[in-house]
Amino acid sequence: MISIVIADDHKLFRETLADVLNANPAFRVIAFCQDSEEVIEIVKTEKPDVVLMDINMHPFSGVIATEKIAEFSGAKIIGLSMHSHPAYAKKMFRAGASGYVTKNSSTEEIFAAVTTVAKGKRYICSETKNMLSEDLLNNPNEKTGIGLLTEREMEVINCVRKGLSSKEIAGNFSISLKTVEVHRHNILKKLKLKNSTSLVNFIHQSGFLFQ
Amino acid sequence: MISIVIADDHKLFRETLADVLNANPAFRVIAFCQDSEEVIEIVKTEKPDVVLMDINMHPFSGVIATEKIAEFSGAKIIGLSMHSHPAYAKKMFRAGASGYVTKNSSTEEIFAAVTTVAKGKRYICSETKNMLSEDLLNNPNEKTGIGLLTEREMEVINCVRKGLSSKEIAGNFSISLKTVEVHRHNILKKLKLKNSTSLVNFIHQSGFLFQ
DNA sequence: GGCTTTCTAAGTGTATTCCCTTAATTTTTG
DNA sequence: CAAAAATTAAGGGAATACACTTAGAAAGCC
Repeated sequence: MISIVIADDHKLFRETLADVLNANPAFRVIAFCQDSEEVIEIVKTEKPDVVLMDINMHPFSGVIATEKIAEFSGAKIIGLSMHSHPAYAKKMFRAGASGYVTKNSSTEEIFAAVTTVAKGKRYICSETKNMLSEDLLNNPNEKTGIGLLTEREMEVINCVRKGLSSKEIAGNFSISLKTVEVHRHNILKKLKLKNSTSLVNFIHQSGFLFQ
Repeated sequence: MISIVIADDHKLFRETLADVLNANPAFRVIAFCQDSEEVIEIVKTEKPDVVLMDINMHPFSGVIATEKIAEFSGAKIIGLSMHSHPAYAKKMFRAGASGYVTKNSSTEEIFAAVTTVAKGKRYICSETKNMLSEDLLNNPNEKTGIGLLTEREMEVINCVRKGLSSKEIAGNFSISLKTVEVHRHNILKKLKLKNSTSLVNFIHQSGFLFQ
């Protein structure tokens, strides 16, 4: 019997997912979490075998929560995301996750992911696998994409989406206005976008909010 | 026995929700739809009693799909959304929906919503009800918010988020550049935002994408 | 019929973004 | 240690966004 904790900010999703998992005698959902602070406490007290971790959570992302849990716990973490892009899976594995499954997967695939990581192996859902091979086939030499963004660039994006001007961002980080302008220019170039509004649109649609 | 169609772009969500609904002998999920074009065809052929309709869908929103279905079918439609803001519920009811439930509701609330609308009554989830009363208590005279946006302003927002410049938007709608600038200025004023990047961030966080 | 809202448009000025080039310093990686 | 990547910074210029004001025409409402 594999004990499971589900962390997702939408009650209906975590409840229905728990019902479906509990219907299978091999699994038992022992707790829910609705935010990223709660999940860390719950893993400490409940010591589950597997954590199903949504990436988009508050107050900090599932990636950060995964990093923190990996420090003190041996629980296997499976990243859950609305998006299939390999860059997100990469970030989750780097943070210490053992599996990655999109919300576009079937219930069977969730079952397979949970049993696989519980055995100590790693798991990637078929949708993300397909995206990986597509990326390789279409853009073998491509030097663009979310995966190429640096830490500083991500911080800048996070300020831009909140409506801060380049001058305000410069003040925030105590760097020159010109430096911020370079960062913004490089971000647009890497993501092949033409201005900041399409950038904010892109990072929301990609589902990868930093912080 | 109430027959139900589920329309949601995330397979895992619609599958788990269907399993939970089917576990209750009063309901039977007869079909799934993964996009807004499909749901219209399915309602035509399957003639369900109730449609659970996600608002965020492609290629057009659940609001548009609701309008189209209401024209030819007597099926009761329940809006499903990640967000509790009353403005979204209002749009759905205006489009012809009979119920509105957030994805933060419990499974019991979905059950109640389905049985209520099947009887010909209307239903609003408790979370949205609370938001309604909070709005009334906090901002009795407030003249801002998404509900105040006009049709044209929403069209402009949709162009802005895609990265179009004011000049390009003017060309799109065959109106003057100056008119577009006025629209953008009025949008920012109504939503109390200071620039277009925070606008794009806001409309994504609010979960109310037009089109 | 008058009132309100919406959509339209123009003027004028300032602030900000975005493009392009060059380059030094630090950090990371092989 | 050498090479590559990341972060920092500057100058100059074109395009765009944003603030604030005024105002006419059309549609809808009491």
